[in-house]
Amino acid sequence: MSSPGARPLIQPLQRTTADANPCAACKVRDLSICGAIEPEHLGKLDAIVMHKKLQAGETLFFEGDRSDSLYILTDGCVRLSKMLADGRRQVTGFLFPSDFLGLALRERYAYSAEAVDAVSLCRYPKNRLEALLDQFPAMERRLLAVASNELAAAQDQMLLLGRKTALERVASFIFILMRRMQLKGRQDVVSLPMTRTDIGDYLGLTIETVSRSLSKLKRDRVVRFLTAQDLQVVDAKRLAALAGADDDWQLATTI
Amino acid sequence: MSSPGARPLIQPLQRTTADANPCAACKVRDLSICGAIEPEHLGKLDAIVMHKKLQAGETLFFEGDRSDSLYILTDGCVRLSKMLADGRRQVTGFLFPSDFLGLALRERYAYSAEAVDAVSLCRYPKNRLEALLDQFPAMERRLLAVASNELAAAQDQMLLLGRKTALERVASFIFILMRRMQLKGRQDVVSLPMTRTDIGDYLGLTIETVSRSLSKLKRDRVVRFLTAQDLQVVDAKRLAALAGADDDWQLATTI
DNA sequence: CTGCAGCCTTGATCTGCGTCAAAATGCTGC
DNA sequence: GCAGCATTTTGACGCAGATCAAGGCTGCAG
Repeated sequence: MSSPGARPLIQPLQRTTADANPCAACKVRDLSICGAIEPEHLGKLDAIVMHKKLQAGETLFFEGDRSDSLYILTDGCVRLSKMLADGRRQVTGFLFPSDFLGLALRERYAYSAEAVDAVSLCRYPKNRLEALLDQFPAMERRLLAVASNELAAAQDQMLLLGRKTALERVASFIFILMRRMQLKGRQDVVSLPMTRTDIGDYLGLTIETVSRSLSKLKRDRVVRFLTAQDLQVVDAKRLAALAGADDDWQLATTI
Repeated sequence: MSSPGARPLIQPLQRTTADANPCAACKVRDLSICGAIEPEHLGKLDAIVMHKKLQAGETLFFEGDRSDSLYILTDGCVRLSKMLADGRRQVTGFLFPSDFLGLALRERYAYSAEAVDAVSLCRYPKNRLEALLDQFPAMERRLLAVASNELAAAQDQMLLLGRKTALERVASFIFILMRRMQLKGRQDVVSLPMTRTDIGDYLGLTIETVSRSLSKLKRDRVVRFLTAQDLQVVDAKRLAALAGADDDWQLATTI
């Protein structure tokens, strides 16, 4: 289903004049947990960070690997997934820039992480980051807030998987992506960097059902396809209704 | 589907000689986040705790209620659930003694919490507990660990809801309960205090399908019913295989 | 340009689980 | 004990979505 790909090597941080203090210049800092650290202390983060790049399809880590690192995604899209012994796969989430990854303060990763497209990450050794957490309680509090939000999102996903119809699931998926894009400025254009197989494995459907549902949304003029990977939401209200979204979904949400 | 029930009043802590320092005597303390506080500081927890009891069917809080409290379950079983506008319900979890509840450091609860049977809880006002977290970083670290475990459990549940068959879902459910009971001594007897409707809404199935799957497990001599609510696991190995559990499921897990 | 290889879409058919219905079982109060 | 009610189990049938099977589209190599 998914190609394992070679395990890439860590690329050590390249220190040049352009990025002598890269964290300070980072475009996702305010959105992510690093935002909890005051600018004058960012050097301590820089000191332990390593940068890593993956090509589409490459694996960051496998389910069951010993978890020794935490990551922040700075560019691209990452797919998290779990597998059953016979190959059935569940994608448990898609990550986008500013998302946090590896928040298992556990022994091993509970899921695999793979690059959907070209991906850049900041990598922090777990033990050294934990030492920083002791120094910066605000960062730990932020981490708890992130975990809390992820837990709420996981519960939404359970509702989707347990009780929504195929059309509602696909509508919910587009709706969630739309809201994420809105947070970053884009109004109504949603890009789907992942394949239909990925979407199906995320929504508990087959690719055929995903495709048919997308076609129905297109026929009903809820969305419009620009390319197979990019679509425009034409009728956001109807999309929200299909997704079973709360009434106050228009209110901006923050991390 | 579920009866809302009257919102019970908070019962103020009764200070008697028998429980002058109840937290110290609490039977779930070691299992829960309170275990992170040294005995000599337990008084500070006692100072802000309120005890609460609910009868079967009563509601602790509703999805969307302003979240001003955190709870630790000391006795009984609590059901967490989310609803769609038309009444479809997803049970997102069942809680048992020592479980933590309300770990939304968010504005509002993302789910409703109802008593499955007679329930006792410790209630902590959110702002006062947060003040304690500042004093006891170990407690905050423990909270993060709890959140991390819940996140992993949520991902397991996504795999179940998205990719497992009805029989596998029911087997997984019994298997998970069995492991929880094992942590507390019981070997192979599992009690199901919740109704078939609750189980169905947890597993994304109807009560009829739950019942049929249980009957099949019984026919195949995987489990044996003592009463409709209590069953004995006869063939744990086959149960684990059906549940799609990892090979190392026999290893004890701790909080 | 042409040919090939991956995806994606669409159609036809099948099936696991939902729905509808009714009987069995258990629980409570008398 | 027995009546009355709620819950669970079992059976018959239907349907949403899976499976099986063609095409169609897009991008890349030559």
